[in-house]
Amino acid sequence: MSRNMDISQAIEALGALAQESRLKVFRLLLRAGPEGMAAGDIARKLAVPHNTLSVHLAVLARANLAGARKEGRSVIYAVNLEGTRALLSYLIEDCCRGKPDTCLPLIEATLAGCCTAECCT
Amino acid sequence: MSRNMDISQAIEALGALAQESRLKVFRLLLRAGPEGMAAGDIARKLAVPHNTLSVHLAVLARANLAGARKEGRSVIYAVNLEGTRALLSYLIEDCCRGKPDTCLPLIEATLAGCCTAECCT
DNA sequence: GTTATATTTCGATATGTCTAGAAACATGGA
DNA sequence: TCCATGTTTCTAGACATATCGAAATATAAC
Repeated sequence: MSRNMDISQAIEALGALAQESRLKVFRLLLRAGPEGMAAGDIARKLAVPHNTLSVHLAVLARANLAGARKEGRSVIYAVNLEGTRALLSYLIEDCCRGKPDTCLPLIEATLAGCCTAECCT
Repeated sequence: MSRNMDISQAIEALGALAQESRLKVFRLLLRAGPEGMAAGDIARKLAVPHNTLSVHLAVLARANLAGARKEGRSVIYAVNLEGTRALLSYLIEDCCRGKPDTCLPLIEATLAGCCTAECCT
C-alpha cells in the first residue's frame, strides 16, 4: 500500500484508537506481536461481548492498524506494523523542518519512553 | 504533570486528533513551534469559523496537546510537546517487551519518516 | 447430516460530537 | 467613555458512533 498516509487515513486511524476497547485491543495486539490473538480470546481477555468486539476489530482492520487471518474456526487478529508506523510518522511529520531544537527532544523522549530496556539499543 | 499517561488521557488525546480541523491545527502548531499562532490566524489559515475553531482549540488544550497564552487582545496557541511525547510513548509502550524484532523496525521507520534531513542526526 | 464452536451481521436504542448563528466577554486605542 | 478587534460561550439541530440481544454464517468434529 501507500507508505505515506493522507489526512483522512490518519483521522480514521486516530478515531479507531480513540475508544477504550479498541485502544486496549491495539495495545494487546502490539504485545502479542505478529502471531496475533484469536478474536474470542481477545473478547474474553477484555470482557467485551463477542459481537461488540467484532465491530471494534473491524474498525481497527479498516484503519490498517490490525489484520486478520483465518485459522480453522478462529479468526486471528494481529497488529499491522506498517499502518502503525505510517500513523506515527504522520503525526510527527515535518515537526523538525528547520527547527531541530523542538523536534529532537520529542523524538528522543519518545524513544526513551518505549525502549528503556536493553532490548532496543 | 504526570510523565506517564493513563488510558483515559490517551483516549482524550487521540479523540482530539481524530477530527480534520483539529488534526490540521495540531500539525500547523507543530510546525509553528513554541512561538505558536494566534487563534484568529489559525481560523483564517484553515478557513474555519472563529467560534467553531475556538471549540476545537479548547479540545486540543484539554487533551494536553496544545497550550494557550494571552498577548494583548490575542490568544496564542502553541503545541504542548510534553503532552505529545506522552501520547506517542503511550502508543508504542511495551511493544518491545521481549520482542525487539517487532519493535525496532517500527521505531526506526518512525524516526526515518520524521527526520530524513540532516537536522535530526 | 447433525451438532457444537467461533465469529459476524442485523436492528434498535442511547449517547456523544460537529457545526455555526447570535450574543457575551475581554482588551486596547481614540 | 465609546468603539473596534479578538475570542469564547450559549444554543439547538444534524449527524455519527457505541452497545448488545438475537439471528445468521462458517467451520470442524462426530
